[in-house]
This record gives sequence, structure tokens and C-alpha cells, in this order.
Amino acid sequence: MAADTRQHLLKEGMAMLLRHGYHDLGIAALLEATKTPKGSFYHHFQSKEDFGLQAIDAYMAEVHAGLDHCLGDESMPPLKRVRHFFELTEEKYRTEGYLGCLLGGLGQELSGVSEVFRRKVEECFSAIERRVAACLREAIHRGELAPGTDPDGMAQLLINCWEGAALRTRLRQNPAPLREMLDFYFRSAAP
Amino acid sequence: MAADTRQHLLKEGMAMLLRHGYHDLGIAALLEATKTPKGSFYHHFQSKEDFGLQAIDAYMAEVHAGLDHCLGDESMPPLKRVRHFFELTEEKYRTEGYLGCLLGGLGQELSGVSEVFRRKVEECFSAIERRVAACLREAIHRGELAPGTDPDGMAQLLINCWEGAALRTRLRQNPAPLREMLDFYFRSAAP
DNA sequence: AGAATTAGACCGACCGGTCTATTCTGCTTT
DNA sequence: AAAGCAGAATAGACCGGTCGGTCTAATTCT
Repeated sequence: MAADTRQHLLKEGMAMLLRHGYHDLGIAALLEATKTPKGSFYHHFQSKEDFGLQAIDAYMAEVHAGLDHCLGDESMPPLKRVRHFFELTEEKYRTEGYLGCLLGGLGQELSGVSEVFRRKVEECFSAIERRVAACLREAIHRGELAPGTDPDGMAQLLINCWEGAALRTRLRQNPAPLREMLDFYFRSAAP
Repeated sequence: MAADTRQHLLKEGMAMLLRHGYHDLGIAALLEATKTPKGSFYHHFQSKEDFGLQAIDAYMAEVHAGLDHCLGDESMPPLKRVRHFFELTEEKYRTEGYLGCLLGGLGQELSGVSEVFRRKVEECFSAIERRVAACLREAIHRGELAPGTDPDGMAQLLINCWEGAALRTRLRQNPAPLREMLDFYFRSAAP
């Protein structure tokens, strides 16, 4: 039951952080939503900040699972795997009501005010990037991308533009910005 | 002296909102920073929300001034004008300590929780976009871009990717993401 | 039994916002 | 030009509510 409560808090916490952001999410509201007493919360997490950081970890576990699933799919050419990952992510955003990406949300809200969160979020983006870059490297090797292409730069570019499009998707409540961004990127990268 | 206090609050408010975001910015902190008594604040603004919305207006006045300056510069070809605007914006970010864009920050933090802010920020992006699109249209007319190019789509793409790169610049405290994004965009758009 | 977990009353600090009093400021009237 | 006055602006004490966090006691596991 112990780990259960923790997981339950993290799961609901991710969803509430996505909608409300960090500072607008009150502990009391989270406890109300999960029917958890305060004692439990502070038994499992040492502070709100600790909770936020662990929620990011939980989010990243999902992201890495998606990457495992897509980038490891050898039945597709590497470039297609990358695109597939983002298309699945778009689908995930849709089911959540177009609230965008937790990393982008918390990164924007907290990076000016908390060095801890700033570094954490940056490290998460960088981890995703490394995996995408590896797949891009394979694409170059297979001739899907021009030999001179910089896989690290192109991976970072993709992640960054994706985040911008995700914000816009959130503002417009519409997936078009994500789709148009992917179209442009893959059309330009692999003509 | 009246409009003076208001402007002073808005100017300092923009800077503090950029760093702290909305919910982490307390009225008391703003009043302390500007040596303003509370009575003045609530004389000039009806609420914190009203203040936030007016701070966005003040920010947009600066953006439009930058657009006037760059996009109206007939000594440059249209495509160069657009790029010049973003390069100046990057320079502005640098002087502020790489805190990124206020629209991106408030958009991410508030769009899940306030329909008013969501619409406001979206309308601001859309306004910038219209002006960029007009300049792109001129670029097409002058043969700088392929005749079939969609100026509105390309303008939105540029704004969106810019915002993503701005977030990353904030996270890394480094302008490289912005530069690499512009390079990719203009290289791909006008080969 | 003893450790892990749940339970929730309680705390001081701070939040956005209100209220009344005072001080400026510019216009009207003479 | 001086006096008087009304509205704008400043000043800050004050308010109820909510914040993150603590503490002790009860309960549930192994």
C-alpha cells in the first residue's frame, strides 16, 4: 500500500502539474483530489520541491518508454521511427486536452527562479535528445540523411522546435502547429 | 506623476514577470521593488490579473516597435528584415540574462488555468505572425521565396520554433539554440 | 512487538485585496 | 494672482483565506 500511495500521488500530480503548473498547484488540492491525508504526502516526499522533481522523473519514465517502443522498432527505417515517436506524443497530448509537455511547462515557469528545476529540466531534454541523435546517426549511416548532417544539432533542433509547437498547440487547443512543424522538419532534413 | 507610477509598475512588472512568472510574483514584492504603496497599485490596476494583462500589452508595445523598426527597413530585402528582427530579439534576451520571451513564459504557465490569459497570449502571437507573414509575402513577390510558399504557415512555423528555441536558451543560458534554429529555418525556406 | 504508514489538527507566514485617511495637483472663481 | 475645491494619487494598516510544512496519535502492516 505504501508504494501505491506514492504512485497515486505522482500520477495525479503529473496531471495536475501539467494543467496548473507548479505554483498554482496547492498541496491541499492534490490531497483532496487523491483523498490522501497530509501525513502520507510528507511521509513519501520531503517537500513540494521534492515532489515536483519526482513527478518529472515519473514523466520521464513514460517518455523513455515511448522512446524504447518507437526508436527500437527495427521494422521501420530510423527516420520514420523518430517521426513516429513524435506522432504518438501528439496523440498523447490530444487525449490530455492539449496541455502540452510537462517539461516545457515546468521549464518555463521555474527556470528563472529555481536552479534545481532549471538543471533538471535541461538534463531531461538533453537525455531525450541523445536518444533521438543516436537514431539520427543510424539514419545517416543508412543514407536517409546527407552524410555531412550533424545528428546532435539536428536532434536538439527537433526537440526545441517541438516544444515551441507544443506551446502553440496548447494555446490554440489544436494539433496543427505540431503537425506542420514535423512536416517542415522532415521535409527539410531529408529532401 | 500619475501615469509615471503606472509605467514604472509596468516596466518593473514585465521584468519580474519574466523571471518569476505570474504566480511566483507577489504584489508585495513588486511594490517593494518599485517603492510603491499598495494604494497606488490598486488605484492604477483593478487586480493582479488586470496588471498581468496590461504588462503583456506593454511587452507587445515593445515587440511592435521592434517590428516597425526591422520590417519597415526598406534598405534590406524582406527576408533579411525578418531575420534581423529575430537577431535583435536574441540580443535583447541576452541583455536580460536569457530569460526568454514573456509571451512564452506566461502562455505556458497560465494557459491551462486561465482562459483569459490563454486567449490574450494567443492573440499576441497571432498579431506578430500577421506582420511577419506580410513581410514573407513581400519576399515571395520579390522572388526570395518559392512562389508556392504559404506565407502564413511559414510565419507561424517561425514564431513557434522560435519560442521553443527561446525556452531552450533559457534552460541552457546560452543563445546557441536560437541561432541554430534561425539558421535551419532560413536555410530550408530559401535554399 | 515494532516499523511503516495514515490521519488530520495545527502553525506562522504570506497571499491578493479592501478600506480609510492623507496629500498632491490642476482647475475655477474672484 | 490668490483662494478654494474636487478629484486623482499616495499611504499603509488591516483582513480573511490559503500556503507549505510540522507534530502527535492512531492504525496497519510484517
